[in-house]
Amino acid sequence: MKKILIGLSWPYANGELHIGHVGSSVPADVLARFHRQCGDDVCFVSGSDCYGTPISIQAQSMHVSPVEISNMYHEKFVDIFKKLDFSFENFFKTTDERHINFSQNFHKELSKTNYIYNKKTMQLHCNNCHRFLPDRYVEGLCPFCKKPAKGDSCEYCGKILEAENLLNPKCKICNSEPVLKATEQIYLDLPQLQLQLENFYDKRKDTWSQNAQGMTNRYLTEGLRERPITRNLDWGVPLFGENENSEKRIYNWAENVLGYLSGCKVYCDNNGKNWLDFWKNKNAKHYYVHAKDNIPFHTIIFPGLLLANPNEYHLPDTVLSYEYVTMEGEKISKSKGTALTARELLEEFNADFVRYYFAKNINDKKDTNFSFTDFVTSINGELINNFANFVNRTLSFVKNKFNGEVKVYENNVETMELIRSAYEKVATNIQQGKTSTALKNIFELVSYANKKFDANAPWQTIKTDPELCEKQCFEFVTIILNLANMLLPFIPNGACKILEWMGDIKNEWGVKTFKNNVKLGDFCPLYQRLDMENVKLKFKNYFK
RNA sequence: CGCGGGGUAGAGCAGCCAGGCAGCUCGUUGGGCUCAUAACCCAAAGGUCGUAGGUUCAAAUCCUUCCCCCGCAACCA
Repeated sequence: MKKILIGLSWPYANGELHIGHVGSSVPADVLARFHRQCGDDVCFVSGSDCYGTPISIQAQSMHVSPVEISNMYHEKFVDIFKKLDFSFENFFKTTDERHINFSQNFHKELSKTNYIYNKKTMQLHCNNCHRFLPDRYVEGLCPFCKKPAKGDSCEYCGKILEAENLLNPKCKICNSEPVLKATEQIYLDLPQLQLQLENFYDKRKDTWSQNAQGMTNRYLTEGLRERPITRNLDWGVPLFGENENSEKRIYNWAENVLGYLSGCKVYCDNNGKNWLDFWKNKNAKHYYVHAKDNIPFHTIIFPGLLLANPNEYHLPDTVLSYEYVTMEGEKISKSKGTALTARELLEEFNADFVRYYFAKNINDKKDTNFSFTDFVTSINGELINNFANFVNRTLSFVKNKFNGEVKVYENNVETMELIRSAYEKVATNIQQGKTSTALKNIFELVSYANKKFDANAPWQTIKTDPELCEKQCFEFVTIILNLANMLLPFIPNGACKILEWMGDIKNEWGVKTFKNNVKLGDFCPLYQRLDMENVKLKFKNYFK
């Protein structure tokens, strides 16, 4: 039994989850369910990232406290992940007292090392809003092309900018002119960790997705830069010790990733387990799953924090970074009205459909384009016509001709070998985050089954040779048993139903055979087909 | 010349790292079957693999040019 930690990146609690979040998250739950089926001790952990300027500003404009805003979105996240059949050991939040304590302790330990130092910097401050401004909250004119630009970069000439160099800088919140003010921050000495991180990268990169390798390699090649781990914020994890009451907070990125540890610890504490079996165990395996924008945080900064901390915690093993989801060809954007939320999708569709669609399409090479036409044809054509209909045609046949009972026969060698090799391929692909290829492996078996059903024509053999017909049926129900078992990580709802109909509730990964005569329970068509016109009507706002 | 990824049949994609008959799913057309949710099976049509050049007996694949799309650019989290 292996200790498996699966860390899904923490969604930021200032907006609803959209299809992009869902797309890059589904493979994490597939992994978690797969490893549990293998008998491993799994800790699947994520949570709501609750701190930072955007939440603080949103709270101000809505005249509520930041904790209310973040709690509201946290509740929404919990609800959506439940509807998606996600199987977290712990879905936590960074405002939890136990996370705050853990992060403070972690940084207290860090502060005793020589990877940490104080440094004075100048930062733009808005005297009207009484806060230091993140670069993206400063707007002005680009010093190079004189066109409107934000503090981090100019979208016209493409130059990277320093916020303090903008002409006519304005605070994005109140439109008054910010001033440069001296401040002191605590820095993490990433350049000093460069060699250790290169070593870490070389050792582990082969199990990472391609985009994670490429981007990390680039950061390392360019040379790492120091990064501040504190900010002057009113909304964040307070510092520890003598700095506890200062206006500084632990900067968001130096604290939210520690949620993988704090969230795991809380789960273990609540379940009589030792969290260090996950975090100080060379044989443990850690997966991190997220969208591509999270790559440097999981391949440079988080491992950097872990290396700098004297506890020698387990470093990330497999990093799975997925490309973005676009909506009918356009970038997901609230202002463009292309931010289809997970809630909207799950109000209309079975969670299995959503999980299937994204597991089938998300990848590490290029953006996945979500379109309703594609969604409907993919669900109807593949999941229902091929798979669900094979189940239904077989079970209906057995029910009508054999009263729902089939004797045990010797297993067909060729078929069993195909099933065995499918398990092997699917397992490999799931562990590499290639859910799309894994599903392809499974559906090759579905296609084999449908072909064989036609070739055998049991509706003929039932008349000419009932014994042979029953033998054929036994083979088909055996295939279904294994298909359902293999699909359990992907479409837990439907797969679970099928296993129940077949009287099998043990969810072990690997070839399954019937030991006793098969007695089918009551069953029905697994899913209802989707109606394109109906979908068009329901989601007409998303059609151009 | 900032960095990375992508451009393959009407649509969505695999193949490229390791050169060897251009493939898969959906759609279209024709046929078959009647167990099944208008589902399933067989067959056919449909592509100068973004562009231009190079290496090679052989290039979607390796090298170079240019064009187009997307992402990143460390203070979005």
